[in-house]
Amino acid sequence: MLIPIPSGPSSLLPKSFYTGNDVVNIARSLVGKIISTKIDGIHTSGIIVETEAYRGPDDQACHAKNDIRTPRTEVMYHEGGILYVYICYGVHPMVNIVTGEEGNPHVVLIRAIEPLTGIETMSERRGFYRNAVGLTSGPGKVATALGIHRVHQAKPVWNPSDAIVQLYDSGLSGFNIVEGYRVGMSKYTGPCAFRPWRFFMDKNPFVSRPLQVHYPDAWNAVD
DNA sequence: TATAGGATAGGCT
DNA sequence: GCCTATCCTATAG
Repeated sequence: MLIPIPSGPSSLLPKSFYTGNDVVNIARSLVGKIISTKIDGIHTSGIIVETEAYRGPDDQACHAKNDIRTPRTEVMYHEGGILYVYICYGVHPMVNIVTGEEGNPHVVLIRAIEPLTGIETMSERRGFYRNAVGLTSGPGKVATALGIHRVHQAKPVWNPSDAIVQLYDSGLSGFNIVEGYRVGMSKYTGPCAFRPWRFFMDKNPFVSRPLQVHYPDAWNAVD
């Protein structure tokens, strides 16, 4: 089940990885990278297999749509390379990586990972689960399994001396990336729901759900 | 296998 | 007051 990672040293992604490109390109290139956490001295990690780009202010699916700048969205406006953690439905934390230069509210949502290390710990954090795939096959699951919560808001992910959250190049290659509509859109999102800003590793069982081919026509219009 | 509903809280109109 | 970048369980087929 596990992806074979090429041996040899894996390299920490530098800060420039997050600031020197557009959020959509970064979301695509994060598929196949490694996200790791060291929380309470325990190391967990996984291969990123699914991401989404959120590109405010001109993206109605983004929390910073129309440049809504509030205490919640403030972190998104920071320089890229830090965490944005958001609680969805009052229950589930979601792991996002801020990208771009300061002032651009751009983030990448980590939607699914394939577990690599610390699987026992991830299982404990998640509680009982029906099968191995259910461990990290969704954004809320990913945050819980990795132990990321709102206390980690604005944490840098590129700092060699801060191992709380880090992203690495895996050296993994030979996989295909599928792109499609983002998950969880509604008619209130408007035309932005149809931007192909979701990326996932083809045929990977940890991807949260099948490719969304189209949304109902009703979503094109808001009442 | 597919679908429906509840949990749960904070942000925004 | 309504919506939300979700997850889990129960129930029906």
